[in-house]
Amino acid sequence: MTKQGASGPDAAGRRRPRGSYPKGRVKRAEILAEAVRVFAESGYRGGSLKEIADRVGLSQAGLLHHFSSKEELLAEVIAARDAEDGAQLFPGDGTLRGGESLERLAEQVRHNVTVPGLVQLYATLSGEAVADGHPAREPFVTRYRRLRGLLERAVADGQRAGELRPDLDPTATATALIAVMDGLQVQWLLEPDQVDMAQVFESFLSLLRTSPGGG
Amino acid sequence: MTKQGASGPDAAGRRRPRGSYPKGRVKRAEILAEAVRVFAESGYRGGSLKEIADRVGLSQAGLLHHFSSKEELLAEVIAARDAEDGAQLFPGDGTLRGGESLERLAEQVRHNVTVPGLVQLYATLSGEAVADGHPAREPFVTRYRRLRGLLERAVADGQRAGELRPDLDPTATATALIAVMDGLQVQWLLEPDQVDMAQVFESFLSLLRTSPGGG
DNA sequence: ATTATCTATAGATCTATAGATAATGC
DNA sequence: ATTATCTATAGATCTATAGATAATGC
Repeated sequence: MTKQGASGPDAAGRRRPRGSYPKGRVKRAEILAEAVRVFAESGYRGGSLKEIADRVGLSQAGLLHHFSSKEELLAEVIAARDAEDGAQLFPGDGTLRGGESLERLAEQVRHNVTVPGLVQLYATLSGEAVADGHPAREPFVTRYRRLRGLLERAVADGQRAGELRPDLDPTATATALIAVMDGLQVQWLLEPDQVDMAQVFESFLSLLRTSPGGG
Repeated sequence: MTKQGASGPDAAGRRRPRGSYPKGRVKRAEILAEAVRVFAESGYRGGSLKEIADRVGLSQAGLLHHFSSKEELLAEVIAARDAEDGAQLFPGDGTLRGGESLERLAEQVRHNVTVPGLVQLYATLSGEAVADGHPAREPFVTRYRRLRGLLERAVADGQRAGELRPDLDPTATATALIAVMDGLQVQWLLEPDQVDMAQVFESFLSLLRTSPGGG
């Protein structure tokens, strides 16, 4: 990422919008970070701009100088999280081998235990997003579609490599992998001490692997 | 269930509340049914009493004659659904054999495909319920705890009966079963044509079963 | 007499806009 | 000059209560 918001006079020398000042960019980032917390705690519908504004020391109208609407703020929160998680899960667009992809998933689950706030953001938003017309619906549809595609290929790869059971249906397995991850998050958020996300997910993965002797 | 709301004069002959009239009881049931739809579509926070009232042809204040607060209405919606689903899943409190319990779960998943409204109610409410202080939080904690306990026993039973792989950890497996069911619902609600809940769940179950020859 | 409704309203919110003022940078 | 904020406010909601009226049943 290069310096954001910079924009000099254009070629013809006309005055053009100057872009944001450093102070503004810092505040904007603060708002984004705080929006993650508030939307995680109360959802998009339940979270208010005033609550976010208060926490970053702005008036509600002051916040709307940085994001022109609540919906835009949500869109940016989602885009930022997608970028972050995408990079974490698939560094260098999908060059991972099959079994390696699944190992990466398990790694992600272990990581999630350390960031309950982000887990809660996903659990809360995905629940809301199933509503018709919800602004997070399309992003979630896209996200799941991509993820299923990636994991479907990963499973097929793993089968070719002899790492995964050959009788697995790649599509169904991809869907199930995502389902287990998501479902675990809800149970874990409700009773962190009763649910060992990482262990349960690992157990599930071992059901998919070829047994050491067989193959 | 016997006739609701009936209550004559007490033993000492004092006048006592008469209880609801048949008309009232009918309306109350209508409200409950419509609340399921509205909370499913918009969640508890997003769903308004006025919307529910409009749909059953009452004023918002008229609705509050039947339920004294929005929170009480939610509590009754949850209690009603729990009773219904509990009966469906565990007829005669848990007398099912191990493998039979899992078959019942699969049956439930197949059934869910026919009642998207109820599936959406759960997906939406469970997402909201992870929030601190949300009125559905406790009910969901309790529900998951009970369900895990039941399935844990079912898995152990199934292992003793030789129907399920002996290397499964009953606790982890119970948690995973619930997670798959829940996670599938979200993906299915977002793209019903892309996600075959029943098939994916069945595939998962077959991973748990002992292979025909082995055991 | 009691239940079932309604209208009206108090008291909180909430988002977004208008218009003013302060801070920053060319 | 432009960005970064603020105060004030319009216009929608929302839940819950008060108090009136209509319907029902002992």
